[in-house]
Order: sequence, then structure tokens, then C-alpha cells
Amino acid sequence: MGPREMKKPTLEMVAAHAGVSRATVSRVVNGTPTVEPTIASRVQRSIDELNYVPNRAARSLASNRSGAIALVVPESASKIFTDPFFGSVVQSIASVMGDTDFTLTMIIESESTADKTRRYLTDGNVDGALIVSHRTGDHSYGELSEKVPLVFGGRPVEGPPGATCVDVDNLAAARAAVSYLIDHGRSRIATIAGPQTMRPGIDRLEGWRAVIEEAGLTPGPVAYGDFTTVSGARAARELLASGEAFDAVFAANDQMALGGYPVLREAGLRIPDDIAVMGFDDSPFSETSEPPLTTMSQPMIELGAEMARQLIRLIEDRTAEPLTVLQARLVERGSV
Amino acid sequence: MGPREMKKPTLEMVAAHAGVSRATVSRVVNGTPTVEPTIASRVQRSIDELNYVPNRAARSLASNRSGAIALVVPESASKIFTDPFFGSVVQSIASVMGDTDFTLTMIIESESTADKTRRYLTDGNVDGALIVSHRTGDHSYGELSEKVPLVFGGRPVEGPPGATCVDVDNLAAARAAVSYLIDHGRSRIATIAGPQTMRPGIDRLEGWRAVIEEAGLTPGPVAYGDFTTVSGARAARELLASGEAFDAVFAANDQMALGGYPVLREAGLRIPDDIAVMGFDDSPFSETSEPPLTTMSQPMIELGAEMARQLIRLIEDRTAEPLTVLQARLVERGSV
DNA sequence: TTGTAAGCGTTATCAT
DNA sequence: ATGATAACGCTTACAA
Repeated sequence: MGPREMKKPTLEMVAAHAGVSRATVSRVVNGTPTVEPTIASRVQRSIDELNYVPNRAARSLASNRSGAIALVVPESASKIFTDPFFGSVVQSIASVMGDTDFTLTMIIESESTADKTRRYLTDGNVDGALIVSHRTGDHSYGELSEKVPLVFGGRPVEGPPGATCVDVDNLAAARAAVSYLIDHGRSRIATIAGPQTMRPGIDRLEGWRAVIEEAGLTPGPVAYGDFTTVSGARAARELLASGEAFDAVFAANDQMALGGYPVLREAGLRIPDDIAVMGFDDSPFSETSEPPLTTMSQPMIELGAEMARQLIRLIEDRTAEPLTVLQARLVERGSV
Repeated sequence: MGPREMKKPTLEMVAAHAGVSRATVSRVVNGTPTVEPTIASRVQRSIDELNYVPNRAARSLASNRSGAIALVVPESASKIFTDPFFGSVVQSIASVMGDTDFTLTMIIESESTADKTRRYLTDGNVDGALIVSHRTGDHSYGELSEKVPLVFGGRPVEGPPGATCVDVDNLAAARAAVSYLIDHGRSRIATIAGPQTMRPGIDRLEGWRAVIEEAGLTPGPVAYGDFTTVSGARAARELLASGEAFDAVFAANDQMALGGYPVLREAGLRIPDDIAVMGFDDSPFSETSEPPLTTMSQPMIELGAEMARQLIRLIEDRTAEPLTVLQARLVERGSV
């Protein structure tokens, strides 16, 4: 601190200090290439010396750009709470944004605030938005895509036509999972599927079916759950009750797979000796279970980063990949 | 959409429409009480009719307030990822903010961006900030408290003197946990403590010690972990190896408690018959373990909400409780 | 290449 | 109680 209490420096003060016009300082600050290097560096020196930082509000008002990006996540209290998926994606996004000049505004959307959110997004408060969603076919944002740059991701889905999406290839991942089971000598593979109202649920079941068919195997029984542990247990019981034989079960997520553990064991089946269990998500639970669960790991960090990148491209270049598909990775542990 | 493409309405347009000055419209928008009801309602009608929404940037520039609040969370990739604690708190904060006119700006802080963050906070980009931290004694924000309203929370700690903090009463929670063990007939209680560099680690150990002392019991052995599952397993082995007898173990968090499960079992001890196990945190893991873990649940939603409330008070009234302490709740499950 | 000057949409200070 | 009228700090045609 100098002896005098110095006010926050403005662009004007920098201009004076450097002996140029405000316009020139503005150009330097914004990296306009048409500034003579000599002058540019002189201005830069003044900026550093005065410790100048542009005023966001003023800049935004004058340029009609906010410098902000919204991150919209569904409320689903339990989801964010329980789901490391969101946490990772959000963190990744925040991390990427931290390296840019954009500010990340977080919006938790509940049904009651849907309208408010839409307004917020279209009223020019942000330069673009990232929608990370669980629900499928949520076209409520469809029209928005035309008014403000939007990138859908997370576990999206039927992005509105024309929208930009980043998604994990659930179909391929499910195929890889089931193929792995087959490669490890299993031939009657049952599945605990997810809700068929959600894309991941649909795709993972489809992948299971496709691989089995292509391998010429007889499909094992199918039971449905809602991605919760208890629903997994229930589904496992249904599988057992079906009377059909099976030597492996592919669950659409780890929680359901793990929910099945105790009921399988109670039925006298040893994992993986008598029955192989394959999960999906690589949740924290999968590491500490007994036995540790072999599962498909989704590239969540990559997902978030890619979403951020696409949105920035969309904002700055008005262009982006309509669809980016990321591949999951198989994590071998002890349940197969 | 009307036939004419209508531009986004400005305060000026509303003024014209209502036949008053811009100043008056501004007053109505901001709820200034000195406006004649007749006029106020006329203006309000115009606002509704034109669908007017104030421009944040302009407002911010003119008022020198940003209408934004920063949420600063430590990077610790794994932390946010694994830790439902953060997720809940963050969600709760976002939820409360959603009901105000404040915007929530999320900042993930890594060591390399510490300076950038501090600058961001002090450069008038936000009206205040919420610091949710794991580390103890992080006084790097201490000075900041004088330049911008700050509220510390999460699992904070030694908030810089004079700062506003919201915390969970770990000491009381630990006491409650151990008392419960005693009430359920246990008399030799061991503990798997957390790092003594972190406030929660310190307080939970202290609570354990205090209750045992007051009850006139002989303390069981103590082992230390770092809040991870593996460290819990290791600590459990140490406890067993100590040769000291014990019929219960109080772990400073669920993960460590659960890490101890298998080693206790391998030692031929049944839970809770031979040994009671008490966790802390009420993590998702605690529900699905075998047996389900009895644990202390922290009021994370309340924590986030309270942080948000205090910060808003601080911003709007320049006043807030220096320290708000929230109580944890015991969740009875099957391990005691 | 650089400077001039007119906004950008509010708020806030004075008068009235 | 309401209305002029300066700011607020920056961007951006348009001139030079």
C-alpha cells in the first residue's frame, strides 16, 4: 500500500498515465491487433503499474456481452447429493472456466423456477449456458437454443434438434461391458436395466441385447430398476424368481449392481465364482464393495471440459460440433 | 410473439409508457417507499405489460453493486468428487440464492489460482463471498474480510478473527455419539480419529475423550486415519494390535468406520454383537453397508442455507452473527 | 494506427 | 413525491 489511499484505477487513468486515448487502452486490453507494439507495451506497463482491472459491469453494458456463462443443473436434491457424476462434471466445468475470462453462474433449477431460469438465460444475463441434465427429452430448452448459445451434456439426450450436445456413448459402453462378460466365459447373461424413460437406461439395455444377439447367445432374464440400491435388490430377486438360469448379470449402474449383491449371496451364489456382476458408473461404492465391482467408468471430467469448450466455441465462433460422443472405459475389479 | 419484433424494453420505455420519469420507474423497480401508490401501480402495470426486466450490467455500473455472490470451493478434485458434504452444501446455497436477486458465481480454487481468486473477490466483481473450506487455519482470507463481506463455512475452522462463520458443532456431536455408545452398554470405547490438523479431526477426538472421562470409564485405544477407507482399515488393525480390549469403536467419519468393518470381521468380531461401530457424516455408504452404520448426520442443507442467509445479512445490513453453530443428529442404524 | 465522441441502461443528486 | 441531469467505466463507429 502506498501512502495515499489510491482509488481503483479506471481505463481513463491508464490512458492518462500512458499518454494515449482511452480507445487505445481499450484496444490493448482487448488484444486488438491493430495497435503499434511500442504503444501497446507502454500501455501494458501502465496497466501493470496502476494495477488496472477492467470493470465488468461497464464492459458488459457497453459491449452487450456479459462475460458470464450459466451452469444449469436440475434440483433433484438427492441426485446431486448422491451422484458423484454431477459433482465431477460441475467441477470440471468450473475448472475450465477458471482459465477463461468467463464467469460461471450456477443455477439450480427446480420445477418452480423453470420460468425464471429461462428468462434469466434469454434476458442477456449470460453469453451462453451449459445444461447438465438427467431427464430425457427435455425439450423445454429447445427453443432457447435459438436465442442463446446452449450446450447440453451430462446424461442428456435427445438434445433438441440443432442443439449442441456432449454425451457419453452408453450404447458402446454397454456393449463393451457385455462383451467382456462373454470373453470371460459367461454365456447366460441377465441384466438389471434402468428406467426406459431415460436415455442411459434405454441405451444400456440395448447394448446388452445387441451383443448377446450378435454372439448368438440366449439372453438371460431382464428386470428393471430405477438406479437405486433397493430397486437393484428387488430386481435381483425377480431375476432369481424368473427361474431362468444365468451366470452373469449386467446392471445399468453400480448402485443397482451392489443392491443385488446381498440377494445373490443369500441365494447361495458366490461372486464372481458362481455369478459375475458387472456395474456401470464407477461410483465410489464400487471400489469398496466385497468383492470390488467391475464396472464402466464414464469420462466425467472430459465431459465437463468438452462441454465448456464447445460452448466457448459456440459463443466466440458461432460454431460447434452438434454432437460429441465420449467413450467409457472398463475398470476391472473383482466381480467378474 | 407479436407482429412486430420488439426490442428488449428499457427503463426509459417503461417511463414513456407510464407517462412518468425514468427516476420514478427506477424507484418503483427498487421498491422505494416514497412513491404514490397510484403512480406506483400504473408503473407496475407498464412494467408487466412491456415485460420489462432491468439490465444487470447497467444497474451494477450505476449502483456500484454487482448483485453477485461468489461461492469459493477448494479444488481438491477428489474431495468434491467423493464428498457428498460439499455437494449438499453447494446445492443448498444455490437453492437459497435462487430465491434472491443475487447471482451465484462459482469459483473452484486451486493453489495456482489463489491470487486470481482474491483479486476477483476484492475487485468489486461480487458483493460478497461464501468460503467453504476443509483446511484449518487458512487465514489467507483473513484480510479479505475487511474488504468484502465473507462468510466461512463447510467445515471451517478458526475463521480469521472477526470473520463470520457457520459451523457444525463437532464437539457436541462426538459427545452425543460416544454417549450413545455408553447408553447402549459399551464401556471400553476405542476410536479411529481423524487428522489432528483439521478441526473436525481434533474436535471429534476431544469429544470422545471428554465423555469417557466424565463417565469415569477407561478410554479404549486410539488410532489415527486420514478420513479415507484404507486408513480406516489400517487404523482398525492398529486398534486390534494394541492388545487393549474394547467393545466399541467410534470413527471420526463413515469411510474410516466402514474401512474397519472387514478387518474387525476377520478378527472374528461380529458387528454389533461383539463390537459396536459408530460413524460420522451419514454418508451414502453408511446406509448400504452390512450392517448399516449408525452415525452422526450433519445438517448440511441447513449449513448452506445459514451461510447464505448470514452473507445476505452482512451485505444488506452490515451485520451478522460472528459464529453460528449447528447441531448434528444421531442416525440409528444397525451397527450399535 | 490512433483519437473523438456518442452511447450502453441504471442510479443518484439535486432541485422543484 | 417527482423530475432533470449528471455520473458509472467501457466499447465502438466514425474521423483524422
